[in-house]
Amino acid sequence: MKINKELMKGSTVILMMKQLEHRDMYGYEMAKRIEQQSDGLFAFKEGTLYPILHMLEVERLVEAYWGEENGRKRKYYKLTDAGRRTLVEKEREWSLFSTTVSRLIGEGRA
Amino acid sequence: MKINKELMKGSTVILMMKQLEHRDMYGYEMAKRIEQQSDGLFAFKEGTLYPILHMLEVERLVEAYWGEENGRKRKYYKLTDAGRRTLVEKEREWSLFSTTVSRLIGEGRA
DNA sequence: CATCTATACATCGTTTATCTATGTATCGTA
DNA sequence: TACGATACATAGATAAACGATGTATAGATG
Repeated sequence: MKINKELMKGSTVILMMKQLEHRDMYGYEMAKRIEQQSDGLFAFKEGTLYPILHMLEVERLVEAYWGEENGRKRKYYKLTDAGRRTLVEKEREWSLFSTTVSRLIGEGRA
Repeated sequence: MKINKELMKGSTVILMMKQLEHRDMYGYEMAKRIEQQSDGLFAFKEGTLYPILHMLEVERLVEAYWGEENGRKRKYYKLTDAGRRTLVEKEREWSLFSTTVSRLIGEGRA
């Protein structure tokens, strides 16, 4: 089943930030991991991925630094303290939102 | 807590169609009921509400008819058979989407 | 009686998240 | 050597929801 792309809006940022919770990653890696973890359900395009990372950097929620592995330049991202606080808030927001929608949908089944 | 409006995108249509599952309603009524059922969390503006209803009508997922109560004209909406099939599909879609996001967010907590 | 709020419909223009398309460049493989 | 995967980036298109605005009636409040 394919998910309506409009549903994805608003959850993309939290999914990406969550990837950075335990270790630094580069953009392409984050996208591939989300794709794997979701069994191919969520697949971000580059046109979505990189602008979000740049925006998070401008907002000081992540910091970027260049690394090199196997002769390949990679731009690693790291959550800032502000980023971690924002992530916690966004998780609470997601939880409230999803349980509320599920409840409203469930209520109809009376 | 206020919900990021971007999260709402994509779930608005299903919430509105769900209201029509058990009885016909007029637009304003649907919006107010959703607001009450969500404890004020979801509040649709008219600029959101009516264009969606018109779109659903064009797509033959709902049918509209005018009624009058207490000297007040009301436009009632009714789910078509196609609308009911679409609703079932959208419910499955929401379920898959929300459980997947929750799983990915939960996984980070390892 | 005048004014305000809630009800009830509607539409136009704006905002913005994501996508599509395009570009650069390197690595491994067939 | 040609292709696909990796890895970055951005410009323009698309489309959902919003803000603002408009019309009109009912009921409450002063």
